[in-house]
Amino acid sequence: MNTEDGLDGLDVELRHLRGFVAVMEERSFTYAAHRLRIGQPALTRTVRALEEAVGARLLDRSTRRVEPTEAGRRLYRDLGALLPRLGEALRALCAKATLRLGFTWLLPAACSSLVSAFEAETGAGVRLVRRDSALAGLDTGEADVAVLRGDPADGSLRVTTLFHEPRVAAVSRSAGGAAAAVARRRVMDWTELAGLPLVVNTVSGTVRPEHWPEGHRPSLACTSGNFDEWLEAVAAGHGIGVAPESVIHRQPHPDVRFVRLKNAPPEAVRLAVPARGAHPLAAHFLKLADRAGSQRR
Amino acid sequence: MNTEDGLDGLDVELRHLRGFVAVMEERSFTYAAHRLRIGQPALTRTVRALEEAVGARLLDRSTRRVEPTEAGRRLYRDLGALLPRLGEALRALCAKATLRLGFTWLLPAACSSLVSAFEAETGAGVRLVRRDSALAGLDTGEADVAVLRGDPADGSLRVTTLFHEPRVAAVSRSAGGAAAAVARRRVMDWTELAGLPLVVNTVSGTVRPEHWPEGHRPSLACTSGNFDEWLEAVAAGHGIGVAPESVIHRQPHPDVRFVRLKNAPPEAVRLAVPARGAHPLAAHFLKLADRAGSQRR
DNA sequence: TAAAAATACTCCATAGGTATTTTAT
DNA sequence: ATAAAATACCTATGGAGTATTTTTA
Repeated sequence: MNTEDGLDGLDVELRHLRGFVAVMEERSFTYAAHRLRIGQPALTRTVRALEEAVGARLLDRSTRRVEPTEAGRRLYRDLGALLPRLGEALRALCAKATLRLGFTWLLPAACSSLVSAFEAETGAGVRLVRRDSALAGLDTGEADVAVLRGDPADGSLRVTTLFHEPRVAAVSRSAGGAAAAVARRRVMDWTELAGLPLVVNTVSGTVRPEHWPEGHRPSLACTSGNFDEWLEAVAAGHGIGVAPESVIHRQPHPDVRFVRLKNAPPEAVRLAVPARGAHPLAAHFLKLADRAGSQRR
Repeated sequence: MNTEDGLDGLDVELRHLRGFVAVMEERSFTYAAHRLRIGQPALTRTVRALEEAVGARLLDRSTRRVEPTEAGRRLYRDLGALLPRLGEALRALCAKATLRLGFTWLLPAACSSLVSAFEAETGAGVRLVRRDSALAGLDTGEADVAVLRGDPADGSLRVTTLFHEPRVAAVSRSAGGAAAAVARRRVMDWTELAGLPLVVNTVSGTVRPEHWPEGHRPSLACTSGNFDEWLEAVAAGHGIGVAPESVIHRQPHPDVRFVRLKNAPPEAVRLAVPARGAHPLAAHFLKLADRAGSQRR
């Protein structure tokens, strides 16, 4: 068990080395400080701290010129080989850093700008993964962050709410029976769905008969396991669907009409990350989302 | 002009890397923290900060086991090659770090313990250099710190006082004339030297006729350029000398008697370093001396 | 005298400590 | 049930900023 890495007692940090290197290359504390985006006094102190830690003068300086001592030249030479390699090792990790953003359907439009802002800020990449499961792959480890609709009701998640979205009903244009009447409406009330046949997406859907008050519920027409099945079931006239309104523009279907729903409880759209063991960039992503969200308000 | 060392945007410091390496090797945050002499929570945060900076999870951890991810293994492998070399480069400087302690004569006994304490604390070496000049080689760059007696009166020095030492008169046992009377005394008053012939060390000495009040001064018998000349001049009976009392034990001479001097102004013994461009360890040396000094009181 | 490094001070960010909670076996 | 990692909260060190002084070519 290697218990020594050779730099134990030394109060040296990369900031010291980077400061020293900058002065060596600029031959000036003022310019080097500028390059490092710190003040000249701070850099003076940093270099002095390095010299004290190392016990040797590295730079001979007057107000007119800065010149390396022999020790300074040696150190610079050594660092010239080491720091770039250290940078490579770290950047290699950054480069392949990828955050997988899970979703089930209807990835909100706001996400694209969020994703590009995140990529710009961190240099990491974002991969969008659709998984037809309640947690959009978060639980299986296929996603690091997930866009979830409705209430996850899973304690092992850290969640932030993006926004709430109104709901619409979806009906087949060629529907028969009670549904046929719905297909002719432009707007209807949430309560009017009572007794009508409902197509339920049991995996990634957010609406079930239980969401209506006892005795005034739609009936369960049929179930589906993902968004596409759900849409086709509605189109085929197996029943009425309920979905967030963005479906109108994102997933139009020639056989399906959408009807605005008044008084429908809005659907929450949330970002979730595992409460534990999350991807290191996940927290960053949530924070960014929160900032963007609060700016809107 | 190399303006990139490859680790610019990264908020990574050696403390992060050292923390990560420790956990990799101990396979435990608790033990690794112990090894680093910090608390476990601090280490947890340090590793997480590294993961966030780098954008990748490095260690998969549960309460029972800590295991590196693929990225963690790669980073550890890379660091295994780099950190030791970095340590070497820095230690190479420390190893040859040497502080030159200048003195003119009668290096105080307290200095030996000070020197060894300093060497133990810093790992640097101390070389003692005697130079027969007023600043004991400080001015010529032959010494980094100097033990000075009396008042340097040189504004370009940073000075700390070690202690004050009583003075004694030195007389040849075979002196003739007025001096012969002195040679028989065990103690005499500072003022009694008025009119007597004085041997003056003009380079590193601290006593001259001017130190007595006008009209009550010793006469200038002869001058010398260093301690040994001064002592031999006294031994030869060329005149009376005045010196700090430690000369009695440190430099006895068969032909010289020492006579205690009452009411003599004590001689200051000081450490001095150049006010500017001092050796990086010099400040440390002075601080140590001050601490040792204040403990005595 | 002008340009640059070195001080003096002030402030705040953050590394680290202690106490506690959570979690996995 | 237990041991270990994670969180919460607090404190204090020291890194950095602004203003000023000192120095040398």
